Amino acid sequence: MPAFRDFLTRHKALILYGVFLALLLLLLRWLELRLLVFNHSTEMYIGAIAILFTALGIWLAMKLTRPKEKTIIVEVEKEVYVPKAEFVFNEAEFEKRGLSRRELEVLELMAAGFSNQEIGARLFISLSTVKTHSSNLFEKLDVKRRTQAIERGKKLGLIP
Amino acid sequence: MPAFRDFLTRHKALILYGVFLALLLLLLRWLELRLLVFNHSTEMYIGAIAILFTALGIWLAMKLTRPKEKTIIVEVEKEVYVPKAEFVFNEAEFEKRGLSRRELEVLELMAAGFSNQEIGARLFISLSTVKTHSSNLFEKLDVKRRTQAIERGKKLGLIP
DNA sequence: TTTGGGGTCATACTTTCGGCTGATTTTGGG
DNA sequence: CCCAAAATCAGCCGAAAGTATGACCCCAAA
Repeated sequence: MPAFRDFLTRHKALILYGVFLALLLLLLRWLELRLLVFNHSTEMYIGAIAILFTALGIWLAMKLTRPKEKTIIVEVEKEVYVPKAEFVFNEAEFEKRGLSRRELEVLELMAAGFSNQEIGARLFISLSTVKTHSSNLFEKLDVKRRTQAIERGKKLGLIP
Repeated sequence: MPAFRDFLTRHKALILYGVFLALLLLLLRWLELRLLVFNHSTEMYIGAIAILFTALGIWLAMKLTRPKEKTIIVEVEKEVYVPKAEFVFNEAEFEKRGLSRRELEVLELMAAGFSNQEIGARLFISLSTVKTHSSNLFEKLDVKRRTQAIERGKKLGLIP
């Protein structure tokens, strides 16, 4: 029973079309028995039927074929300027300045925007130690503050 | 002449339908003169016409109804690598962040390694004012300290 | 064994920075 | 002329950064 109802729902349009056609044929048979139609204009009659069923066909097409939505994806390129990722560590300057590995690490994190406390946490050392390395770093780079150290470090190719 | 051609192209389906109908009517008139059709099965004949024109209607519907088009615009970021030496000021980001000219000036001098006092001297303003601009700058760049501001500023293309 | 380099840590102190509050003046657009 | 935004300035205070001093540890080379 549910299967039959499902069938009805699905093919509603087709069933309606069949019923309509059957009714029309019955009407036609009735008129034929009356002998009214064929005494006048056959072309007009046929033409009316043709147009009527064309309209039916159009209606049927609308029902059967869901108009597919065509999705057009337009990609618009937005240019984003990115500095070249070609950082080449300047080993020569590193040697020349006599920086230690630890000092370079501190400089890198400094440039990344971390506070001394945060640097300590990341390198698993105390704030005291960060300050010591920092102080030594400034001396070797001949600067007075971290912003200068960062600027000098980038210029010398020690940090990206 | 071009307008007529345009008309033909646009209403191609409708014109075809009209021609087809006219031809059918002519055929029917010819058969009527032969008195062949009405001696057999009228219902079969009418039924055939009905189905034929239904098919025509369906075809017409397919032609007349254009499938809806939905346009989606997708912005694709295209990374353009520029040599490091070619700093391109990111005007868009500047506008977006709502920085003021003065704030940008302070950021530039910050990145160059100057202290607030020194920045004040260079811009002919007081230490107080530098601090104010600095504070506003941090807010707009969503950072907590100058090293972060510098880092963010470089990333966003606000400073070289 | 001694020496030098690098790393770690603490403490005390000074300087600079950053947040907050409030006020006034200047500038540019409607 | 009016108004909002930008710029300027001051004062106070705690946080963070920077300086100076000293101590201890480890390791390799002389």
